[in-house]
Amino acid sequence: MPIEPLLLDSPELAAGLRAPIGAWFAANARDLPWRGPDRTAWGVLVSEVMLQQTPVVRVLPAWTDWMTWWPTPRDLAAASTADVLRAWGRLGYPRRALRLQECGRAIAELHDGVVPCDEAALLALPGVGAYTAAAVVAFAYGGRSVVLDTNVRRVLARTVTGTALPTPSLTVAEVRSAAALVPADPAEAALWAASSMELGALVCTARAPRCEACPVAELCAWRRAGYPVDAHVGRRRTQAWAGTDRQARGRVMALLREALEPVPRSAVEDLWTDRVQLDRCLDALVADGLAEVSGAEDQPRTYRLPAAAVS
DNA sequence: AACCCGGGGGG
DNA sequence: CCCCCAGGGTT
Repeated sequence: MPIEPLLLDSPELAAGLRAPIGAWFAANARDLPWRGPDRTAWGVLVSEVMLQQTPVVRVLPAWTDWMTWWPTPRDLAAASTADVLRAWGRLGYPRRALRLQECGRAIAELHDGVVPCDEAALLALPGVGAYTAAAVVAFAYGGRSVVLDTNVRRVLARTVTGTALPTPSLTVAEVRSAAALVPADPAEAALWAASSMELGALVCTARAPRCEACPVAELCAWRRAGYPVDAHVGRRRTQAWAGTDRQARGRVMALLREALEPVPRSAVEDLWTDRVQLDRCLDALVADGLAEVSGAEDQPRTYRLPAAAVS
């Protein structure tokens, strides 16, 4: 039996991937709290925002606490922003926490406290982009959408395109190709979204893929081609960390989160030697709504987390 | 399209 | 020590 070349966007390829990956998912899916029969759309949305650039293992405890304190969008809308930022903890990118609270307010005011099931309405919410909107449609409501995160992109790059990794940025052609693989039936589409993403997270990993455990290893274009190396190797420059504004901001936020009283400027200055950079970061944090300054011109300034919501 | 935005864990 | 992680917003 000769090996047939894989045809992009072909129904045969779609079915060949979907059935085995769906079956694999049924047996191997992680038991995550935002899945499960008692899940809420709000819980799914919260998990998706937290999972933007933060690994599952770190999200788990934060999500559990968060849902205990603010089980509905209205609960979060009414919360103190300082409490929200403290609950966010060290998940990183704390502006996501602000957007999530704004999102809770928008849902309360515009959608009667109910997370929308319409993708366009979701996309209009603060902090919700193309991925998160599609994910809520699929995972919260079992609807049909094109869920294309870093995991799915990698799975498709390997199985369909035959490259080790997807391109650094999402392309229009890639979205179209992924959309063509999504089954018409909403329930099957939702299963495809969940299973292809889970395969990328557990088996078809970026660093050391476990092809021996992959349900579609025999179909995989990358494997068939002999695992060619990434075309973009060496071109992916990792973001600097030491000495950056992001590190400085992170230190300030960590200090403010742990403080029970407004922090005197002297304590903030102890965090960072470059005074110009520190002031730039403090101004930016205030402008972002992540910090507040108090104290008159002739008095020592203090810094703290925002007590109330921004606007 | 390019850049900015945290933080930590695993190879 | 490098790389990656269920991205989004701004310019």
